[in-house]
Amino acid sequence: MSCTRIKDVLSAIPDNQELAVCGWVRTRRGSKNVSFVALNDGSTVKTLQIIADHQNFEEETLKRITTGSALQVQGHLVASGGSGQNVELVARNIEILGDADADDYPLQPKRHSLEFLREIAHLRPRTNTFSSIFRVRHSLAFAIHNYFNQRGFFYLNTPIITGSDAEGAGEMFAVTNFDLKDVPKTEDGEIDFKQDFFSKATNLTVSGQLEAELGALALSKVYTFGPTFRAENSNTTRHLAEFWMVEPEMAFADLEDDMDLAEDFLKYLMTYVLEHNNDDLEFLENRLIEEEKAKPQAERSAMKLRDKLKFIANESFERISYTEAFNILRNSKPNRKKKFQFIIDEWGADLQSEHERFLVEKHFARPVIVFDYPSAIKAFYMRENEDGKTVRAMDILFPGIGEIVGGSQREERYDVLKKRIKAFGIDEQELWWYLETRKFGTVPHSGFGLGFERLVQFATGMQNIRDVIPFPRTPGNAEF
RNA sequence: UCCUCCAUAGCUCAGUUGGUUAGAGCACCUGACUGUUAAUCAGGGUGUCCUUGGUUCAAGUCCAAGUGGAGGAGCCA
Repeated sequence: MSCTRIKDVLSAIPDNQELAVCGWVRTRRGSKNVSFVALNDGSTVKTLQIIADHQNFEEETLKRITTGSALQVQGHLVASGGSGQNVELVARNIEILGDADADDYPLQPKRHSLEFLREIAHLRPRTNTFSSIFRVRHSLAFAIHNYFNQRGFFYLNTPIITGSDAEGAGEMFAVTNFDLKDVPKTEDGEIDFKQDFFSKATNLTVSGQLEAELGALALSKVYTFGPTFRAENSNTTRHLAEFWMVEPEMAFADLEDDMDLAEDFLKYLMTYVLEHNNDDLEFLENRLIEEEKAKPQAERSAMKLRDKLKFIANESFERISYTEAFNILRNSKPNRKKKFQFIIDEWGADLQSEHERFLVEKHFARPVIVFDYPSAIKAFYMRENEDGKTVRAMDILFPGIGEIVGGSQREERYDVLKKRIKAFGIDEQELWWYLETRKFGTVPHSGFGLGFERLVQFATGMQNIRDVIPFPRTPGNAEF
């Protein structure tokens, strides 16, 4: 079955040439003499118009061309006789590959709510909105590999099943092949993990970072790009139980290098989708404009989607220390007027969503990198500063999304790291391998984690993270 | 996990201070018409008003619990 991609057909010069296309019917218009079929194969958001002269086709065939049905159409490509498209395919032969009963097929040529489409996640890729999102998602994934490959980073696959409980990034999903109705117990009644598949308790990974560090301390520059799991009972527009994370790690690099990399990386990704997915972004942009028409003026976005992406690509990010951010927030109007739910008062408190939003959306009106956080609110592996109270951590805050990147310079000094592990109450036996990299040829190194779905959210303008991954996993939901 | 809001036709939604037979657009069916653009025009209503219990002469409407969904918070990417 050889079909020309509709994306290629639409950009071809019409010369009455014979060709075949395959796809799914979006709509059929017309009646007695001629039918107009809008066919889409997912290669582009646009549809190809098929002309079916009723003289040439059985009524039975025409009746089966319904919204959602799958066709192979052979015909010749001509300049369109109507306005609205440049080319159209005059059908010579139409084969119905798969019927879609009009009474049962849930997708209509009309606007559906995103909530409804979430309930039919097996069919939603057939909508313009979701096919656009998934094409943009693909482009971003491809661009990530491209970016790192061009800069000498090696793609490292870190384990999805992990035996260490020390990553400290949240609740984990247990991995076991025990018969859950009859779990082996030790003499004192505890679960006997010695009898489990890996002879120890294992979980799904919450981060590939610690292993990525091992890779960087041999290959100099590596990155991971894989699924990550959190068993948190989070019900928000920006959390998933299963999500994808990108984690570059560089040896011989300090926090400055880390921030430079992250900023350059994000700019590259925005530029890449602007260049490669213009049709999809245009569609999503118009979709957002339509959606926002229902909102009051004050709640509408200041910038159109593509302008927002261009802004990220072209404007430098603001870089401020936690202490500077703290001072700005403490002296800010909403803080003095007690408009914040959490009043900024004492140095050392973690920044809340409302504070991050104030910095990014109101005060600087651009992405903000906050660095040198109080050590008490950050992870054990982050490098301690000379002041003894802050660590070399950095978060990149994006408008509408919040934290899109979290990174740090890693603590490379064996004694300091050991002290911090102890202070965090972690069993150092569990991290013996991690500690050994600091014992043998340790070097300064840095890295960060980028939430892939949050990136896709930003690039597509989608507000709910469940709409930028094909099959979302959230508390109480693992259908499809 | 906490707070708030929502649940009416296949979909999107309206339904007044509780009051007779439950409403619209789209989809669908029938017909007309047409190089149409989510085609148009005429006709056709397809329903466990989320579930259970309660208040009342009377509940889609009020109350309680449950279920499902959404938004915000926390956790974080």
